[in-house]
Amino acid sequence: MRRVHITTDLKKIYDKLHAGLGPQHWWPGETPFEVMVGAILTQNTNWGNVEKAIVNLKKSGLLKPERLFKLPHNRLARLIKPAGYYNVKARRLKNFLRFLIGTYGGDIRKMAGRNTDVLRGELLAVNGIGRETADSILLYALNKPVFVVDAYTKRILARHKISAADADYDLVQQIFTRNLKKDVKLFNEYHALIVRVGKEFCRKIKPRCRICPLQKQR
DNA sequence: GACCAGGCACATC
DNA sequence: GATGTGCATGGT
Repeated sequence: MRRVHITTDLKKIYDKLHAGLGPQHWWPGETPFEVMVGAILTQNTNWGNVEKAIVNLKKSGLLKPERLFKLPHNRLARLIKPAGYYNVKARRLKNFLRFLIGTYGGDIRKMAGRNTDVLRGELLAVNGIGRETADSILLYALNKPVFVVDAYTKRILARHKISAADADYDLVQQIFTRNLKKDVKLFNEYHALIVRVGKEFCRKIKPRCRICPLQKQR
């Protein structure tokens, strides 16, 4: 498929989603730091469960880099328990905090000032932060124009025959970034809409749904 | 009771 | 490089 068609298709999908569902106001989090924590906690986990964990951290007044980092593993694990994988995630949070504090003194504005590609490499070097988590942090916490890919995104492109079903993360990401304007607002909204529609329609109503903007109607 | 959710690292081949 | 597995909760 030629580039111009992909661009057109991607725009069509976006317009349809946006017209049907409206702006999603992502990421649901009050501060960039909260977004970062949420990005790690939501790995393979329902967002509702993550919210419970974040509420626990907030109520304890621990949603700050230094305080969270100082917390003993068992206490941290107990607080984030609702988010599942709590031992793994406690370790991953600590790894991230060690990086944030060690490299940027816990200063997120300082972190945001770093070159995006360099920063992405630094994040990926943290054990427990993979591509989706790194890109979520870059886009939703730091407002960098990075497209976030997830399982839904792959399914959508596959369904529209834009990419193969088993296309890997980097390829899918490139399809978006090379065919759309590198725009933070657009990337933000697009990924959020994909998640929203994936949740609400893709599984429940199948195989054909007239509301579902993901069904290619030609 | 099965299945799923906004992944990731690690072991093994 | 590809494939399989552990990690765990709470909602449907």
